[in-house]
Amino acid sequence: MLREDVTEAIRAAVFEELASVGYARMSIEGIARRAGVGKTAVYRRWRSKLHLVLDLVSAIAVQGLPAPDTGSLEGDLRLLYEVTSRALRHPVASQIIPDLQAEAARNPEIAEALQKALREGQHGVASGIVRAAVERGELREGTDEELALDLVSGPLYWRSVVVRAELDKGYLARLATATAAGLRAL
Amino acid sequence: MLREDVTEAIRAAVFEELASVGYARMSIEGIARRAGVGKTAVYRRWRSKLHLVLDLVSAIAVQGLPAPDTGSLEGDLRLLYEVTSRALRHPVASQIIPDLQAEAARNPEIAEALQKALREGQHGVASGIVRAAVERGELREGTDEELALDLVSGPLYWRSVVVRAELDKGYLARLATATAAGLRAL
DNA sequence: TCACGACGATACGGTTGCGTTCCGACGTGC
DNA sequence: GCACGTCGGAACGCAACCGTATCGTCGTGA
Repeated sequence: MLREDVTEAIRAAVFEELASVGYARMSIEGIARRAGVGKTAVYRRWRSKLHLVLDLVSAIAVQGLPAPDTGSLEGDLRLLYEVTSRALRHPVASQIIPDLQAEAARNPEIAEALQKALREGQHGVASGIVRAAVERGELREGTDEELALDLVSGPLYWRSVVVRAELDKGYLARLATATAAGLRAL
Repeated sequence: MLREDVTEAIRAAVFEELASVGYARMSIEGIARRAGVGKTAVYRRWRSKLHLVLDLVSAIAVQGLPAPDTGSLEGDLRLLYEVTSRALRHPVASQIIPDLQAEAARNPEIAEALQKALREGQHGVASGIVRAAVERGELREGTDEELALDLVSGPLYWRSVVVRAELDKGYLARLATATAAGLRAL
């Protein structure tokens, strides 16, 4: 029987390695070293670096996010942005996400795992918000959902991850207002 | 005197290596191999992989983009999106950009170079569009420019680079319409 | 014509990680 | 109290690069 505490130490080490050196530079030896564990323990659980990471990403994907339901489009967006921006503020997340995202451009398996996580996370929640707004009559019946999701998720990602500028007080509220206005124009 | 054709071959090889294996995995040996050149030729020009990449990124940053001026906010956005999406469609760009972006989270020098390229590229153009719209009276006087830039650039980046979904006919036009509406709400 | 310098090629010792194998120690279940 | 399987640690041969040095070749400018 594999020891669970060892497994957990390895998982934690992978996250740390992923954040500090990235997927490409990450090595099994480095993971074992950081976890205070023999290489054997790692190989006994996962066949390779790829399997290890895919496993972790899938595990996260399963979690899913809570769906906001404030009764208004703008309120829902505001809540979604609060949660998302808090998650993206964690250094671990903000380092790992773009790293894996870049890696996905080269590795179809990672791409698929990330897509799944995205679909069950951000994408799913945003989709729920938009549909609720349509049912409520806040958005038109024929609203282009794909475009709507891009309008909802794009700006915050751009600012947090690409531009990496800080979000001053009130930014999220104004973003929610502007986004809701854009959605109503669809 | 360093031979210019050799220099150019190295530059091209770097782009290809960057696209196919990424910054982290890229090696001087690999670059020289791909360029059909001795390692000596590379080291004679650049001290390291980092200097090489910084040099290339700066070179791109200098170029700058042409500023659209169609006379209307929506028209300008439309044109900007056409140009941007065409650029992002190139596999080389769509592989290299997220890769360097991820690397920037770890390396301040790369981050700075990318920020500069961003400022003189996408950011600058978008900024010009927004300001022109304000002068024209299409947008309010006190428009929050930072937020405006996120609204302009975020959605297309999200869709092209993160979600990696294709842009069907008419998408860019609808995106421009929705974005203009969002901006007017600021 | 001659000297200089960049060229590609090759080799150097050193480092790192690969994936595997063997070890003795420990702990748990029977 | 015994057997089994996991544990960390160490070593294996192999491969890739590092950055440097040293070749003989070739093209160009003085």
